[in-house]
Amino acid sequence: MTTPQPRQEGRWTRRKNARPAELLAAALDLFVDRGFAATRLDDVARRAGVSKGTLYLYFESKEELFKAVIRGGLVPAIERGERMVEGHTGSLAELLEKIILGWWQEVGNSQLGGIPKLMFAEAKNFPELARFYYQEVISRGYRLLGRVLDEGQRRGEFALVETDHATRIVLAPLVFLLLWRHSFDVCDSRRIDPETYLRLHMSLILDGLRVRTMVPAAAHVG
Amino acid sequence: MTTPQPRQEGRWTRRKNARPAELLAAALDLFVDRGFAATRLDDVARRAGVSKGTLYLYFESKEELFKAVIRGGLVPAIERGERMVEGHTGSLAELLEKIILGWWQEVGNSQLGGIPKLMFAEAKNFPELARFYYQEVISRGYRLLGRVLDEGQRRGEFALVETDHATRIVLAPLVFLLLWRHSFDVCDSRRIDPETYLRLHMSLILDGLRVRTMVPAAAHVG
Amino acid sequence: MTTPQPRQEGRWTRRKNARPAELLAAALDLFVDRGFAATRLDDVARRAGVSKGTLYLYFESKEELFKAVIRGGLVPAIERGERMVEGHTGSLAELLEKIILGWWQEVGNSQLGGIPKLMFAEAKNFPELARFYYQEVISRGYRLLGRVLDEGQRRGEFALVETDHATRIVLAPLVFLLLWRHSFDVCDSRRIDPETYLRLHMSLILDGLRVRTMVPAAAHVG
Amino acid sequence: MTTPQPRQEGRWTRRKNARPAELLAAALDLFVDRGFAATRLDDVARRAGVSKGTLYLYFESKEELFKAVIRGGLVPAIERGERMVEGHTGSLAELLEKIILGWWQEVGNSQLGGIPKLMFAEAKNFPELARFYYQEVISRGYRLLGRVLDEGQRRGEFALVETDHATRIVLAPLVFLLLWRHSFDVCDSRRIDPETYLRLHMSLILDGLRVRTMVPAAAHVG
DNA sequence: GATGAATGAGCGTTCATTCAT
DNA sequence: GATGAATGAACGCTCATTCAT
Repeated sequence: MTTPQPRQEGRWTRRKNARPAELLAAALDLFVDRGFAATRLDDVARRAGVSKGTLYLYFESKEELFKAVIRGGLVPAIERGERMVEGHTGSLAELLEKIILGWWQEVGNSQLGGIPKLMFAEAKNFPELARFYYQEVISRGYRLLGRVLDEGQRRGEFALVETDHATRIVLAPLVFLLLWRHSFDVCDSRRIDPETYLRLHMSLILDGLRVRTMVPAAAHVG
Repeated sequence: MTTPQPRQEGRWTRRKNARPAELLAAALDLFVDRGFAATRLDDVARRAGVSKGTLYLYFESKEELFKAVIRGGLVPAIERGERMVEGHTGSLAELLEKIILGWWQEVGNSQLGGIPKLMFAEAKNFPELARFYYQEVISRGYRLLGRVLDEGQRRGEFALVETDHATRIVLAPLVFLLLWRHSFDVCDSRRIDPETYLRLHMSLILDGLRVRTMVPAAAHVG
Repeated sequence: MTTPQPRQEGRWTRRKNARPAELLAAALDLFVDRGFAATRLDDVARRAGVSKGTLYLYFESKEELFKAVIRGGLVPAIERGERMVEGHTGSLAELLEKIILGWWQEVGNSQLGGIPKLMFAEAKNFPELARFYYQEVISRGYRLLGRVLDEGQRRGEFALVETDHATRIVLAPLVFLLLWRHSFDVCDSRRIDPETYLRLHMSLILDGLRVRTMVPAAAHVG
Repeated sequence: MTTPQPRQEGRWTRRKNARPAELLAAALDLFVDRGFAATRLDDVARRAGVSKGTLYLYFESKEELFKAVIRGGLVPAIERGERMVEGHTGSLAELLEKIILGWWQEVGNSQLGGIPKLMFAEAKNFPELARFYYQEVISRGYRLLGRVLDEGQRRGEFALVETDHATRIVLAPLVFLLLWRHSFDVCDSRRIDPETYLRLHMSLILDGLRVRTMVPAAAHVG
């Protein structure tokens, strides 16, 4: 205390600034792994290498910590998707594929993939948080996808569909895959292979969307 | 009350016989509203108008209560689906439609529709419950759907697809709809209309599945 | 109710009179096996083949049931011992042996052997019950044994000892054996063989009591 | 308080260091008074002047708290006995006396004396506790005593006896004395005087054990 | 700023006791 | 007399939150 500690002080300062990020990373890990209620702040603190009391220096409560975790999670990924759409040249089917597979690589297959499950699980208990997540992530994702579908219809590449519902149907199997992998996957004897699953989904959905010159073998919609 | 009750059908007896159903109804309400972990047995009891101890006359534990809710709610729905498949005559596309819309009427649009979200949310923290649900509901549901797809392929009505993945893709938008309605639906300015959504899903998926005699207008990504 | 039931009524009456004894037998079994607190009245009732409520027709409370069990258990055995002492002719050492081995046969090795452990365990929590047991069983047992020792000393067969303490020392290994068999016996790799144990006890105690004409090899009490 | 405390030895730190001992003391009091099952952790906490939750900062469970009481109380006494045996020079009869009287001073006559009764009472319902106590206390105590008897026989000071049973007979009156003092002693009009009782026990048992050059006056049951 | 000991409300579960039938 | 459904107080244990240091 009386002697100068040049090295320690340097490290200390760095730690001090890095603290919130470290806490959020630890919290993300545990929230994703166990859910909100089952995550103990003791464990979050231990994983971040601080004491439990320290958490309260940075976050007012467990709920606020949770909110902070969510806020920092998915928005950047959405933004990359938006840039991908804006810069695209080529068929819309190609773009749809790029988006879906890219989303899988960046979000689905990473730590972030646990967040959507978390949000579905807790949305009802944290309405304010749900609203935030809906505005910052969900609605932007749908808007992004909607633009692709709209443009495809405008160009005549896709059949005419009700865009709002179609985007949800396109996304549903992706969301479902995420939820599955963070819930029942361990119980499942016939594990889903994500690559195969996603390719099949794209194949089916593009068949459904694509404009055809000939009617299929059996007419469905009279 | 107006009809005579010849054999000890007093008020007390009627209560006794009605109890389990009352308890299950109260439990379903609260489980769906708050999730498994967050539901207090005290609240379940109070909602059913009994004391907490009474719950334990009928159910061994909270988990058993939950299982009973599943057994009384979703399992019968699955069984009706199985009978529907066995007794069906006609095209498989028709059957698929009947199953999907019937499921929506019976499960999705009722109180029971909250269960799947709950299960996704809690599966990791209650593995015994997840195993139970997987065996009694999920795997049976997929087997049921798989039989329809297999038969469709055998008859040449459907294109050849990998059944295990296809069933999941068929179901994903249904499950997604449920999850949505029990989570972000309240945030959504562009509310999903279930009927429209389901019709679109079926239309797209059947287009994807149906065997075609001519190639579509655009080749599937060179 | 309107028709006469001669056979059933006969059985009923017999049952009715036998009830208290059946309940006490069931309670003894369970109290001895599990102790007072750990015995559930549900189990007592089930073992006796009646409903839980019926217990309360015969006994005011769990404590009263417990007292009734004790009252019926050991007093007759004490009385047999008293008659044995009164009718005895022969050496006092012989009598002491007869009493000890007889007690082992009748009490220690039977169901009743569990009662002393029970009483030691619960005496402090049920002072009134302890007083009852002390007066009806313990003090009579000691008086009985004291008479034997006194007579032995009077006749010059036994060394002069302080009778009150000696009786306790004579009985201690018997009581200890009982307690042991109802507690740690299952943990013990070197099981006590009751016969050997009791013979050794008698041998040692009789050696200690018996009047000697010669001093032992090493003097103990200067 | 009067002496300076150079390094963070504030009141709080002193409390922190003293806590476990305070908790163990409170637990010992209540366990001895009421038994294991009947002791409420709430009461233990209140007696130690802390909240219930605090107990769990120091002890994992009620059983662990109990084990800690044993470890801190009886195990050290056993260890002192073992050192006494190892360091002893002189006759074995002397050693036996020292052990018995020392045990009475340290264990029997203190708060710790209530533990054995408690263990006999609860052994069957808490097998894990019984196993622990048997291994840490009972078997070590018997081994200690067995060594004394064996050595006495080897040296020719004691008669040849079956050691396992003899140790139990030697200890039985000591254990009995403890049980008595914590159960029926309050009912007893002829209170046992521990000193007299123990001296008589030792006298009798040493007479029984000691090798004699002459046969006693009366043959052991003709 | 950081700590971690301490709290206390609350949970799932049990069971002696009651009482309408 | 007999039943067994119902009660409710209590227990062991947990954990988000606080605060003296």
